[in-house]
Amino acid sequence: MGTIMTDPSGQNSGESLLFLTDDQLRKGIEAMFFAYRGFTADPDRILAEKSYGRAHHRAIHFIHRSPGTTVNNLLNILGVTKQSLNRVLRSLIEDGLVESRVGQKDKRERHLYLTDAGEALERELSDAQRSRMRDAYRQAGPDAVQGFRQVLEAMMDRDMRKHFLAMKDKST
Amino acid sequence: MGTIMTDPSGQNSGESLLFLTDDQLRKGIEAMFFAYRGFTADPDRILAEKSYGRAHHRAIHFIHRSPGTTVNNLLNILGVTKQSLNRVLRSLIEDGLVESRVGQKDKRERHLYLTDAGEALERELSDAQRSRMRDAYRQAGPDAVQGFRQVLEAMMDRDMRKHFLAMKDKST
DNA sequence: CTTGGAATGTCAACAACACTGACATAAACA
DNA sequence: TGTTTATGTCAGTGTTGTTGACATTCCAAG
Repeated sequence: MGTIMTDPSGQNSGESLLFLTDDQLRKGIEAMFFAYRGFTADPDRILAEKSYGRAHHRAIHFIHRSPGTTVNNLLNILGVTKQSLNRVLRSLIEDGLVESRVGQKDKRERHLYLTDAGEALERELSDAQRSRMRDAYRQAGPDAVQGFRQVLEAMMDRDMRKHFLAMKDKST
Repeated sequence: MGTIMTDPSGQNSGESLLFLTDDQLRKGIEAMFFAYRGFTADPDRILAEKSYGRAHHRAIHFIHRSPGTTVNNLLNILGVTKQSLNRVLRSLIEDGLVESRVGQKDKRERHLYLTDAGEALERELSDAQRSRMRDAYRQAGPDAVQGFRQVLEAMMDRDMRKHFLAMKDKST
């Protein structure tokens, strides 16, 4: 199951679909696995020093990206339960990295903001992560980067792609 | 140190380095985050039914890829502690998905193999994961796939890239 | 042959992060 | 007024990771 070979004459139906062989796909799968480890390695080291984890990083990242976002919105983006997110947010608020303000229009909502300390940690984390991404982009070049983004976008679930594309996008 | 600037005429090196702006890098970071969720979503659903987790999937995947691999080799690839891996392996062995054979040359080593049941689960998991990967590859096209792989490879840690490239590579 | 170290396995304790289920509160809405 | 929505919290559970300690087996060097 899963071979794309449809041309019994060999020669792979004239046009090259070699990039869709099971072997190529397996390489792609392992590339995702190993690359994701690299992708998280630098922030993980910083977070470990401060006894935070990836969940804190994700919350900080998306609050930074969308200041004033609500808890519910964050839940949708992160795809975890409110109990799980709440544990993380509570510690970030207690530590003075995140501020939670009651909504003006709808007083049930809590709007989340990074404090100065929160912004500082965000910068430290994203500097590390961007640095690795920048090096990878430089090595691969602009055309490769475009392909990288295309494949990743096609790999997302529909809802996640929606969140991804909904980002404020100052360039591109 | 790593600049791709080749055009001394200035002008942002003539060629556009726009793909290295912080905004572009942030997009790449979020693309990795959202795409990885999609990447693991299908196997996760299958694993949840069988009350296994991603750690089991990873072990099964790499034992399938390299039948007869030793525990120590697996530890290096997976980057976890032996205690953590051992817990996973023990359950897989108990459930009859993995077989552990004492080494012939060196009897301290355990060589790991998937049983028929193990191979069956591996196929179920990797079919699901390959299917998503294949769709993404098809949508993006061969050139994009090449860029995708280039960027991912550049993103890995040195050791991980070593493991990645050490794979038996039947095509490309 | 003895000993040191490597490879492996196991026990215990712990922490991060996810889950479910249940319940509480306040505010918006119909 | 009654229902739904947004949020928070408590309790319990499971997976996956960690450290530290200790035992076993066995290769290899002295």
